[in-house]
Amino acid sequence: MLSYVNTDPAAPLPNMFGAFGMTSASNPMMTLNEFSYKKGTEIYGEKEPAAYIYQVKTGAVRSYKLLTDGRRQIGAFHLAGDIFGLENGSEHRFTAEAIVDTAVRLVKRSSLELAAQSDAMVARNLLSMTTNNLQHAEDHMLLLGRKTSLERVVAFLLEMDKRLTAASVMTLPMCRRDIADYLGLTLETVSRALSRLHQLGILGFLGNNQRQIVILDRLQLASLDLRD
Amino acid sequence: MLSYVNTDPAAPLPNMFGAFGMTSASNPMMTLNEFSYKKGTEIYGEKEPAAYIYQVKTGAVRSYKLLTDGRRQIGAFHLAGDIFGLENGSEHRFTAEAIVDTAVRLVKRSSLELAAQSDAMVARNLLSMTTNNLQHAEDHMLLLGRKTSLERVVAFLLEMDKRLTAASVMTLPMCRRDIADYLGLTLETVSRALSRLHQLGILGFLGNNQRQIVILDRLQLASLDLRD
DNA sequence: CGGGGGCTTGAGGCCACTCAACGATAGTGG
DNA sequence: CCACTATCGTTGAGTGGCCTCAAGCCCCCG
Repeated sequence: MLSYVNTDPAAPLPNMFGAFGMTSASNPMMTLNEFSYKKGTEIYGEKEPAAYIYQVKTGAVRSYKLLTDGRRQIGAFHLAGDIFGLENGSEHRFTAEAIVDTAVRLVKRSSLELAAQSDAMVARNLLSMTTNNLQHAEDHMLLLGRKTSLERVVAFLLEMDKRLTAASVMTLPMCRRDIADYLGLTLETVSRALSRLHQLGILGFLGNNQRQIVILDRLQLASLDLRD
Repeated sequence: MLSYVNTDPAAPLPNMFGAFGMTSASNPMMTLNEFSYKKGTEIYGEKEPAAYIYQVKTGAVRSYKLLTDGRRQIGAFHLAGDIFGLENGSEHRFTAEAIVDTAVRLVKRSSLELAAQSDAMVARNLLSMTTNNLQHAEDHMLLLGRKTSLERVVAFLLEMDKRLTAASVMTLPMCRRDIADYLGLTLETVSRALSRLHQLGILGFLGNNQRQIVILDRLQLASLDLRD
C-alpha cells in the first residue's frame, strides 16, 4: 500500500529545500524522503499529529474537513509542486487524500522548525507560504459565501487552468464530486454548469473524456468571473 | 480569531509589543500610535498599500470583500485586543471598517518586519498569528460551504459568546446585515434563525435590545453546532 | 458480456432569497 | 412636546436556485 521510493528522477520540480530557501549542503541533517500513495488512500487524517510536511511530486491531493453526518468541504487541491501539511499547531486541520496515484516528498516538521529558528530566510519563506494559503482561503470564503453556482464553476476552471494547463488542454485529476465539495455545491449542479458552458461554446471536451477540458473562449469565461 | 480576548475589563489590553513578543525597551524605535474611527468609517481599503498593522483598543471592526455588483462577504470581525491588517504582500486584501466608534493602536509595518528579521521570537509570533487567521478561515469555509442557516447562526453565537461575553450576556456590536454577510446569508434568514432559537428557549434578549443576547441553554445550543 | 463507476439529464421539492409591510427606537428640528 | 425621518429588526407571502431522487448513457475492466 505504502511503497518507499528511492529513485531520484530527472525532476524538473523545485524541491522543498529550494522552496524554503535552503541548500541541502547547509542542512546535512535534513533528509528528503519520498512516498507513494495509491488513488483514494489517506495521507494523513484530521487531528493526527503533524509529523511531516509534504510536497506533491506527481499526482494530486485533496484536503478536506468532514461534518459528523458526512458533509464534506474540500479546502484545497494540491497539484505537482505544491507544499501541504504545513501546520503551526501540532495537529493537522484537514484530512489529506491522494486523488490519483501520487508521489510526495516529505520532510520532518521538527527539522524545518529547527532550521527556521536559526535561518531567517527559512522563517520568512514559511510565513510567505502560510500567507499564500491564507489568501487562497480568503478568496474561497467569498466564493462560498456569495457566488452563484455558475460563478463558482467558472472560478474553478480559471484556477485550474492557471495551475495545471499544459498546452491548451487541462486534464482534471478530480471527479465531479470533488469539484462539488470544493465549491460547496452538488455534483449535479457542477455538471449542469459545465454543460451550460459547453453549450455556450465557452469550453469543449477532448474526445469523450469529460475531464479533459479545453477553454475555447477565455475572454467570455473571464467575463463570468466576478472580481472583488 | 486572534486570541487576545480581554477577559478582565479592568485589566489593560496586552499591547502589540507584547503580542509580538517584544518589550518596548528592546525596540526604542518603534512607536505605538493611536487613532479613533467613527462608526461606519473606513480604516483601510482593499488593495491599498498596507503601511500599518492595527490592534483594536475599544470598539469593533469588520473586514470584508466586495463583488462588483455589491455582494459582500465579511471575512472576520475584530474585537477588543484583536490584531488585524497583517498582510504579507504589500497590499491589504480586505476593506476594514469600524462597526461602532473604535479606537486602535497602530504600528508601522516596516518596523515590525525589521524586528522580525533580527528577532526569531517576533518572527515566530508573526507566523503564529497568521496561522490563527488561516485556521479561522478554514473553519469558516466549512461553514459557508456546507452548513445550514440554523447551523451557521448557532456557530456564530458560540463564536461571539466565547470572544466577547462579559458575565452571561453578550452585546453584539454588529447589525443583522453584518452577521448575514459574515455567514453567507440574508439578514432576514439570520433574523428568522434567531427567532427560532428564541422560541425554543435556547436564547433570550435583554429587554428590548435585540443585540443583547443571553444564552439560556448552552447545552442545547452546542448540540446544534456540528463539529468536524 | 456483465458490472460498476463516473457523468449527464430530467422532474419535483425545499430551503433560503426576494419583496413587502409593519413595529420599535433614536435622532432632529419645529 | 410632537411630528418627521431614518435605521434596525421582525414577520409573512411567494419565488427561485440549488438539492434530491431517479433514470439512463458511456466507458473501462473484470
